[in-house]
Amino acid sequence: MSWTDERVELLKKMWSEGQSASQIAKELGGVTRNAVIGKVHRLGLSNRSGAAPAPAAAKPEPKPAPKPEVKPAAAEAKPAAKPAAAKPAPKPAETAEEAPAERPSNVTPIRKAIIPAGQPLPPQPSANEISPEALAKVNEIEKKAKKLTLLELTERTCKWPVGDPATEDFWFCGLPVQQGKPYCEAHVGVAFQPMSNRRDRRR
DNA sequence: CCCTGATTCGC
DNA sequence: GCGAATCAGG
Repeated sequence: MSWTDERVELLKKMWSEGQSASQIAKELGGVTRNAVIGKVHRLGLSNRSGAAPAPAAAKPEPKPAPKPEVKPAAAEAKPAAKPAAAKPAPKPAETAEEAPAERPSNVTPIRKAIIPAGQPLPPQPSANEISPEALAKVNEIEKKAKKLTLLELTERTCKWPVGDPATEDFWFCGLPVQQGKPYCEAHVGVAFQPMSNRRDRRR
């Protein structure tokens, strides 16, 4: 495939619309996102200022942030300045990587209204203190949840259970998971709590 | 380990 | 000019 006028135009259009390089490549066909990006640069429109920065409906990575773009023009202002130091420091402390144990699939449906013993319910924030912010987020996204069944879960679907396993009203969130984690962003927010103020832990 | 764009460099 | 490989970031 080559960059015909038509293809270039479509590229320009989609790029200015804020479509990602991979999306454009998919649409064009016969090219990779690398090819698209390369072309974009050669066309000199890497700075998405074609026209309308119309935020596409499904644009996961809005990038409206201004881009100062320091040019190497007057870079000799500070002769003795430190050149690099780009790595301030990673996060002070990675929060505890402890997920609520995944619930086995063999949930035995007892009578409804009876909670199966030994089956930790979906981490209900009842007693625990979770940021109301995160909770609101969860309530919000649970409306959009895919409501998957156990069998529909994949490595990339949020495995957060919703509802009572003993009833029909039970499903898994199913939204795209956050990288690594077993849950979507919202559920990660309530799942990975830095361990509440449990004072001592003798053993 | 899914994605994003940016850059390099042999072709 | 092209784009795979690679880099840097979320």
